[in-house]
Amino acid sequence: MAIQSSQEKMLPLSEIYKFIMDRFPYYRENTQRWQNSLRHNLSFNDCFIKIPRRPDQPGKGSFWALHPSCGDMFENGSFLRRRKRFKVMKSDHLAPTKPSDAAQYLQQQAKLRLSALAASGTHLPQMSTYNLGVSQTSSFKHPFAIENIIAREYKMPGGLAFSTMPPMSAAYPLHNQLTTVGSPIGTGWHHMYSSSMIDTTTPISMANSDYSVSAYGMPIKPLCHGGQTLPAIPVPIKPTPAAMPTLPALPTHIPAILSNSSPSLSPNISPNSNQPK
DNA sequence: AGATGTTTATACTCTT
DNA sequence: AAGAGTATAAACATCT
Repeated sequence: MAIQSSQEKMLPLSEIYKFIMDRFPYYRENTQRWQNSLRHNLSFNDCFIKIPRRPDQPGKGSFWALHPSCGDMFENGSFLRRRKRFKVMKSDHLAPTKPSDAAQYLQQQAKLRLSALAASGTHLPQMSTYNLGVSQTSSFKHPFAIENIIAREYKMPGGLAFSTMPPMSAAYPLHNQLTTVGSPIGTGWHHMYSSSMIDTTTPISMANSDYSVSAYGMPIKPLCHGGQTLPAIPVPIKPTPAAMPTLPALPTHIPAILSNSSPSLSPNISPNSNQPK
């Protein structure tokens, strides 16, 4: 999410930290734990590539970006769980496969984007997939799409609000406001941020005209969204085909953590206690 | 020194 | 049940 929301589609580690903490109050605590986890994931997963800083980009650490070929990794716009592990394949010829190639490629593309920006004197529209919800043909966003999830101040249906977020694997705040988000223009993340979220340190452009061009400068399938041009209709991780064109039903399997009895939802969890998952 | 990056390990959830 | 995916911890190396 953080990487895709950035203009150059790559971010240094510190910016990724910042992005997460800005948007998810839960992650303002226990930073050592999840930041270690984040670093682990960036290193371990092939879908993340490291881009060395150029000499004119001083600073600590490298930039992190998404591998150009990771486009099919997530199902229909949901960032909650990957459909499959992204693994760099030799046969994948649609985009650079070696991390070094991909990194170089991204650097070039980032340069191009910035050049275009400078030349036009205008904002290059963000094409980030997750952050807009704008270039959508439908105003509906599935309640379990990440943008909906974080846009609700973590309010539970029964009025139970929690200012924290359960661990990454369990971030499923339940809500029932299916009609309040995601109107096509001027809403999406921007709307949600300005109305619901706490920090808006990184206002996200809602422009959508750049959508047909990928971050890598080619009109290929957008990153990480299963080949769709954004979650036109975000669906559950496990979509029910019949329900897709219309209002999808809630997932048949509501994670157990949604039940009020689950300790995972309690904001009073001791930060240091090892909660059973 | 502290931040960043890599690797290994373990335990858990989810999908097939 | 097995395998994949995820979260976390920890040790260690490298870089700024």
